[in-house]
Amino acid sequence: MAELLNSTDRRTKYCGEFRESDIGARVCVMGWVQRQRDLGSLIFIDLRDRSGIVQLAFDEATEKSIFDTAFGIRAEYVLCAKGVVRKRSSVNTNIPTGLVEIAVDELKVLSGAQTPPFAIEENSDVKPELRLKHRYLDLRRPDLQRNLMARSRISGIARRYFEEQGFLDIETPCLIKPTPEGARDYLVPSRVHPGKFYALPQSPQLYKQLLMLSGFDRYFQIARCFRDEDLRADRQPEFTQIDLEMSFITQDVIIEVVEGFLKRLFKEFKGMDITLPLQRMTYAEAMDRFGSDKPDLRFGMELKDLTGIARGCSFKVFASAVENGGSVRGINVKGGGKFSRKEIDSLTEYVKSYKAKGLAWLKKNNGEVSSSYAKFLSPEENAAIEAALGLEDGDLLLIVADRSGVVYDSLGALRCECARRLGLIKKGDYKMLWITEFPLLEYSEEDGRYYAKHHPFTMPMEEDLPFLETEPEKVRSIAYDIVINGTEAGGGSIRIHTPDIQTRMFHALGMTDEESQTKFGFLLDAFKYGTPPHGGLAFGLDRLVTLMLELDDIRDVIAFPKVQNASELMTMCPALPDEKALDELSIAVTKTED
RNA sequence: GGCCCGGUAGUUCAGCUGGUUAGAACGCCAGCCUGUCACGCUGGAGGUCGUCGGUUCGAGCCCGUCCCGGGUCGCCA
Repeated sequence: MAELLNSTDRRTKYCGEFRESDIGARVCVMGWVQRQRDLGSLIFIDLRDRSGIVQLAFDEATEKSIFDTAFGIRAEYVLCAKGVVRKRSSVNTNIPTGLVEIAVDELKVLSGAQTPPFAIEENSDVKPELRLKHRYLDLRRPDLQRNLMARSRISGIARRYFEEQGFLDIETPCLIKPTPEGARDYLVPSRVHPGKFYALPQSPQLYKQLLMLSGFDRYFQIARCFRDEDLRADRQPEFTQIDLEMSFITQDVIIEVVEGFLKRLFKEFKGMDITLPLQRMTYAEAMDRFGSDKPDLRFGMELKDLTGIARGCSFKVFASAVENGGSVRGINVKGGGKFSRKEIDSLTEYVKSYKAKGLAWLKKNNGEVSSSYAKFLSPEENAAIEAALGLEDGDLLLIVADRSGVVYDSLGALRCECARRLGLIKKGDYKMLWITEFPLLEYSEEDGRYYAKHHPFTMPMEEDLPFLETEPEKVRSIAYDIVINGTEAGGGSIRIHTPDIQTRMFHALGMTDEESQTKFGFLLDAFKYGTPPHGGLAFGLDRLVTLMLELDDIRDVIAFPKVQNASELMTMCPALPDEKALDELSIAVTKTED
């Protein structure tokens, strides 16, 4: 059935490109059969490629053998068809090619096809596991085709912009030294080094810093990165960063360059003009006002501190939270007064997943006030809370009293959840800002030591440097995140470029000189040979594309994504290698899944 | 690792309080049809109810186990 193409079989245009101006032209098209409609002595075939659909027509004027071939054609057959473009006798206004059709006079079936396990069409409502098992079919769907074409355009815009700005595209290795800090590495064994492993990079971090040291003062790379951590709707174990680094600069320069990229991206991709400079907000302010270091500014409901009112008040839950060093904060959900008791209960359940022990609430609807806590407080205390939160009719006040970390986490998440429930998030709305002055370190109760919040090469703010040994938790860093609609789209920092500060940083992380020499000796050595001040940033390309397309699932912008347990359903990887391969790598498997 | 949701025809789903032969729509197959475009009409095929075990006279339904998928918390320098 299938015949090879010959030299005259050259595609004239993509299917979706035919217009009235093509009428009369003799053309050749290639593509997949979307649908065959057999009306008896008249057959129509919708032929599809990544540009769209064009209708092929077969009628009484069609040679019998061709008509018979068309009769047997089924969905997803691959065709080469030649014929003359003509006006349709009845038009289809739903598709761009709907005014014309191709009267076919030559037809080759290049490939037959089994009936696919699910329909190849936009918005097909099919279980994710089935889609992913047959990802090559899923990728034929117009929405995924558009997503991947958009991704290609976006990475192209990035490439052109950074090249114009004098950045050099330099590749860094994928087989690198395992890193002791941070996310879990994927390890790679090697035949020639029994018992030793490479790691796949979590980011090109150290190499790009070394490139600065070598004098490539503007570097960028669209780099694949790997983290062996659990997945989320916005997180894959392998992902792509638009990674950049610059020398002889300050934070302001990096922010300016990156803002230029965002302006270009929104203009070229969305036709939107964004106003520069973007808003900047310190980490401390973001936490205080939004309970999050990636606040979504598309809606209000800012956190208000009620700790002062709650201190020593007659409601034990509030008072004891303050006594124990925690805080009491609340948000005002405008229009939340209409929430039912059941809905409020589900919000209570929601904050419990963030470790909050409960949710105090008060709602006012048509002058009628009901509350879970008001009866325990004096009229003055109630009035103070209502004034602090600006209570008006129709509002719902939600208050959490707990350790401050819990208060921030739960209220920060709650304001987003309420915004979703109230439909406050408008399509096409983009609110972006910089978050600056992140804490340098984070204390882990579990491990009894400090960890770098960003990474161990982040420069502390100069005025905080004296506290690095005495009050490490107070030290802020020259680190910055670009936040778009509540998503961390990218982040970066000015790096440490002197061995003495780097050594002090390693000490703060609880590393001995010996340890830091073993782990990062090459970096400390390198710094001794003349290092320019430098810093950079990395965008999550997958997240950026997801944001630009206003999608929810990062997998919709990745051709071959992995599922929640980090396996890939099409090829069923990871998989156990055969004995011979393991033996050659000197690896003995001590535990398997099955 | 914790919590929550889901798994019934190729697909999306319905399936009552546990009760005879598990249904619908779309898809598929066959026939008819000259302007369809989600073509229409007629007929047909298609099921280990995720797995294993338990309770019961009787299980798609109840209980337990495991597997698979999704969301989320932890985790993600």
